[in-house]
Amino acid sequence: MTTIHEVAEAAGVSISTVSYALSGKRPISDKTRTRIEKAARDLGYEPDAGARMLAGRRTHIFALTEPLRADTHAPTHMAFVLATAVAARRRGYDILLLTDEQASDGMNRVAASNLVDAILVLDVAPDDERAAIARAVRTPTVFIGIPDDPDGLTCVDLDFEAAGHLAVDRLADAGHTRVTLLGQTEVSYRKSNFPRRLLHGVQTRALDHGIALRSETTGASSTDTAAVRSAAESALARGDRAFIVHAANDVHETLLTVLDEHGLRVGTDVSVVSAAASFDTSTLTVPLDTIPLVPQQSCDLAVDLAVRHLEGHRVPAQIHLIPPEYHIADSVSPRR
Amino acid sequence: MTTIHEVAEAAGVSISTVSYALSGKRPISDKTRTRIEKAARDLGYEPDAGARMLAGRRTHIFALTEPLRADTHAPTHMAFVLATAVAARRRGYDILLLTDEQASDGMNRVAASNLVDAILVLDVAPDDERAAIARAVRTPTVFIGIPDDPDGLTCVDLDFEAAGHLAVDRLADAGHTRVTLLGQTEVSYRKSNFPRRLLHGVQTRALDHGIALRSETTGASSTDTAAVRSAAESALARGDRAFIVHAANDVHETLLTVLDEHGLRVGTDVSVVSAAASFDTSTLTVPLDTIPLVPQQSCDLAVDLAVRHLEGHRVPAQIHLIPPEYHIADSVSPRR
DNA sequence: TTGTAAGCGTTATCAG
DNA sequence: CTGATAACGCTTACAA
Repeated sequence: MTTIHEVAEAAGVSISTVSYALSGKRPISDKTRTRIEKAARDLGYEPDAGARMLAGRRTHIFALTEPLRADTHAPTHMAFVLATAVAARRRGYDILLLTDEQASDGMNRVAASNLVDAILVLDVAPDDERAAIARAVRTPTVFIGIPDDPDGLTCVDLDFEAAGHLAVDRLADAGHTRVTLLGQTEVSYRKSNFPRRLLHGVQTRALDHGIALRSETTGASSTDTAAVRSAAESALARGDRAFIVHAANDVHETLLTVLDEHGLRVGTDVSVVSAAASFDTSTLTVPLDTIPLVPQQSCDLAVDLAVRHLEGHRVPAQIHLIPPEYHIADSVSPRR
Repeated sequence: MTTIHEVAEAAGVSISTVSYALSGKRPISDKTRTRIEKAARDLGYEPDAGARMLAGRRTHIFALTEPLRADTHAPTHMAFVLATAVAARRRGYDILLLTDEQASDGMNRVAASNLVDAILVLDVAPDDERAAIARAVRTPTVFIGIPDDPDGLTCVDLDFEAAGHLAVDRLADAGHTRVTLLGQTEVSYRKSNFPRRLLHGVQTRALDHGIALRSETTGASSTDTAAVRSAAESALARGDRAFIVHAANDVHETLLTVLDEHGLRVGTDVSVVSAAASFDTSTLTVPLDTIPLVPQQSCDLAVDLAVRHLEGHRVPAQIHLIPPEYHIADSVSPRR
């Protein structure tokens, strides 16, 4: 194992010079620095993690708590984990995983043992118990998602309410007066927060526009095609020709299938907007207007806030909402 | 921050006594031990991670490398990650995530910096570049999955070949002479190893039994229902009444739908065996005979091997295959 | 059964 | 611009 001493000796300098040269925390003459860097590279030197933690009081590790519940949508979840890992790594941090049981105990443990520099919270529930823990520990914590009581917490999330507004506005512009919202699964509206926020945004804006809104939750299981079909069928039966879809890939496909069966062409006879989808809607049978949920945006911001906090900048304990973007794919019928 | 010194003072003993009492690495009289434990609990003491690493030369962290490719089946993957995390935690280890790009560089980095005690490798590809790295670093490494050249590596996996045998044997016993294997996606057979192993097991055993085997890959996308339908339809058309399914949830459902449409009752008119499914097949429309792939088994064993290695026991660098189990649900027609 | 003390490999604070 | 050197908090021989 190569130590800083060996690098120092090889470069003919003291260990402190090596440390400073490599961390850049104080000016080192160009020629000695390059000499040190060469020695370090040649010897394959990598600072010992434990020693660095102890002396530097910085671990370069972030904890990521994720209570993998049975009802979490795996692909979306994976996208968030990946985005977080990439963002963290880019700033020089590794990700330590804290799952379910450990989510709460784990937070306390890693905080008490100084195992991590900051904690990132994923898959936030309305009554999330991790909120209380975040307030108690002194390890900086950033929520990706928003609990019911975000008081004193630093939170990051897409502005789902604004996303709802955008979707309704667009449909209203196109002259629609009747809209169906094809939402998330039943359980999501209880166990999560964001579906409600989108729903609320849609509702208030529908009211503003005098739009008749009907919102349907998709069945218990995500593979429950029948529930989606019947929701779509009855929407069409009552004359709705505008849909906002806030659901997984397959729900979109099922809706498009039903519309096709009825001989309705998307963008002409009927309008469809996909709201807060975390998958690529351009691969759907019919490309849809989309207000995407980009995990990378939330995760980048969350990591950035954590890093800024660690660098001593003031990070307000408040909700940081990411403004939604509307991507056009001509799936909304022009004003009639 | 509570240190070991404060605990020692509170308990009226020396710090080494505290250390030994808490680690159990040498006998401490009952009354002083309980006194120490109480003090530690009262003060909320948790050993400093960095100090522990440095002094003990053990980090209590395992790295988990997972090259989250676009074609990885998210739910299955999540099950493996969760199972690994739980198994590791139970042995006192945390999981550090190493994703894609970092998979290779990350392995070298965490090994060189002594950030982890061992490395667990997930989602193993046939020509996995992590095999070479595992051989090079001195950090013990366990593969969950098997690369083409497992020489010198410690690997753990379900015995997919034996699973193939079991499935065919059962169908042969029931008197079937024509079998269709509904396999994984096209790409899986190139990017992964296990589908081929199951296929091979099925093929050799079919040959032994004189069974006419037809194997079909399911379409490129996992949502490609059409491909599954047509595969099932043509199997029925050529008279096959026995199916082995090695695929995701929805492929099973599609097959069952097609069989139902043809008025064929599973377990009577037609036989279906699910092989190496990592989801709960009991929630399918029709429960199926299943040879399950239990992530927990592989992950428990992998963690166990890593821990044993760290404890100084000899761990053979070889393939550790987990024998498959056959779960009956009466979806195979009795001998005719 | 318990205490003493020597590291572990960095970082950061002094000097120079 | 560079060098000594004192922490950092714990583990673990070595003593008692």
